[in-house]
Amino acid sequence: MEIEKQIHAAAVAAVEKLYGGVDASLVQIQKTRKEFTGDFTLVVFPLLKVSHASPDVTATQIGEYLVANNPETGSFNVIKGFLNISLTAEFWAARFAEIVADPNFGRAEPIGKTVMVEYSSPNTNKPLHLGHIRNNLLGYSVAEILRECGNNVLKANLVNDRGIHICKSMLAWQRFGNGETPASSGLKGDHLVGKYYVEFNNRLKDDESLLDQAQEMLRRWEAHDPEIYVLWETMNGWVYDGFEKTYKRLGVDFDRMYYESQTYLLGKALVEEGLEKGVFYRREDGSVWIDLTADGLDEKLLLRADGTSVYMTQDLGTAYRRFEDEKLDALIYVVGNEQNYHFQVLKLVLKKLGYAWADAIYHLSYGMVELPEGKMKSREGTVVDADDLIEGMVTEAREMSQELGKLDGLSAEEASEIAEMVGLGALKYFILKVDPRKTMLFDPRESIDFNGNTGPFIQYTHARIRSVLRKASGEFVSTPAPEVYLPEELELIKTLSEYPQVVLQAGENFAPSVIAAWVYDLAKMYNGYYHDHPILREADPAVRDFRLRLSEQVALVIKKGMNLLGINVPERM
RNA sequence: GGUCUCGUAGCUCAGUUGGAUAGAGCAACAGCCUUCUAAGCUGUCGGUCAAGCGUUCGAAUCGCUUCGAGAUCACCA
Repeated sequence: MEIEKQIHAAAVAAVEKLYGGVDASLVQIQKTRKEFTGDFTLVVFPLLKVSHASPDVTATQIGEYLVANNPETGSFNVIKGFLNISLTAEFWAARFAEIVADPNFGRAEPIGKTVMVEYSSPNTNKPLHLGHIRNNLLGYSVAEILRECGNNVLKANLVNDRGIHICKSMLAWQRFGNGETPASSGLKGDHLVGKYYVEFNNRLKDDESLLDQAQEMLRRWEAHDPEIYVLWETMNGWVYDGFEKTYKRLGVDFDRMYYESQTYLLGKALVEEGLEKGVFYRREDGSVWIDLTADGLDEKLLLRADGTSVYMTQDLGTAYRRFEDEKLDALIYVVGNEQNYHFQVLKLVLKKLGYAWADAIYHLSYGMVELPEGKMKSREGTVVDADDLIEGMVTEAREMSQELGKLDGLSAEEASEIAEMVGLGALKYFILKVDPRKTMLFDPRESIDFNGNTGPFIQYTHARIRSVLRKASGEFVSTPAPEVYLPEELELIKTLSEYPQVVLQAGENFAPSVIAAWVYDLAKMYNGYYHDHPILREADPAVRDFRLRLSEQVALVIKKGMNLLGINVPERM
């Protein structure tokens, strides 16, 4: 049982004994703030009704009861109606021993639920940019966190590989490409195709008939014209090669790949079902709609007059298919907040069709990444390319490592491995430390920091601990009596013990930022401790061993937490 | 215009279901390496939590109003 609940139960028992029955929710336990002494704090104000005494008297009565009856409670103090409870050093020592003994510390027991996280979902007509990076990092991290929370997790990617925008780059390549390929040009496949998408829009200014030609191409694609199909498969193949490289470098992966070319016809059966149930209606021209005005929304098209489907139709179909096929307990869409309306409608339509699992759909609506001048606009050439950004970060990490002389004596492979870890660590942490729901700002003119509240700071803390551990010879098994633990050491143990709760909280809120903030605090706290106290040079062997073990656990938990963010930590840097 | 989101230090961001004197980092300034990695540590400076009213023992957090920023309201996906 987690510690906070333990204290809560003890406090509830104390209140009941002292004052008679009370609503357990009125007993509020929270972490004691740093500026006061204590581990947990009971807020007594809500209890005054039953205690019929002043805040200080009430707090003192409860404190005295706890010290007398609860063996874990060592001491207490009362300040302005706040009862600060300190647990005994023995308690924390025992807790630390549990953490050390548990190889799966932080991982919750399986809860028997299957959750699908859909993320990334790129278009195959241009390369990935900064916005996609936020999506990919969030999706990957949320999936990892949910897995750590005991869920069975499926990562899914729905590739938007068809449609008029795809035909635009295909047409431009066909007309103006002169047979250029990734091999002939040396361009990464997705960048090559993106180049022709831009080309299309440039040529369109002089020749408006290109748009009709693209439409015609889409019609031929839908009719399975062999010539167009070959072109489509070839160019998409180039894009997939390119994406594959970016995904790999970013460290994201997927358990299920869906392609819109294979799913875009889904959902029509649901439209029929809706018509039968009278939830949808057909207009004179034959198109099918749902009226959501009673719910404060608009009328929404679900099927065109010619019988072809729209975005909503296929999303209804894929959601249905996934819940059926995978027996999902939840489906999480990592999609930008510009699509809030779409997902609101999606859930509502499914609900009106009577599917209970509609409530298990969650739209993880993340904010846009903006530049100082506002949104990224491809027309103005302000789009921050994903591959360029990653390469830039790694290069910077390499240069900084060299300047600091951190790579001396390392092989070229080790050096580039470290640069890769640190560069990507800086980028990933920079993005994930921000609450997913919020719009965030990225200034391309200012490079992402490597000092302070950053990924490299945390990676550095890990590397430094590992360095000390490498120098420690043999096993460190002896342990001093808890009485000699320093306050800083007790603080570190207390903080470590919070980790499982932090993971759960991050999972509940779909917020990697919760973990980022907590790991940063842990690293910062450890750095202060490291600065002030010797470890290897400690004379008392029992104390030395304890400090090594404590450091080892801090490094381990840093590593676990960072891995949940998709960030690797180096042994040296 | 309707719906929704956001507004915290010069800048970028935390602030866990309402709790104590609102916190970090960056930037600026001043210190700390003959000792376990200085990508570190310590200190100084920096705030009308957009504004106002309300709810209550207590509000950055909840409600209403105003101002400001953004998203969306496609037979695009």
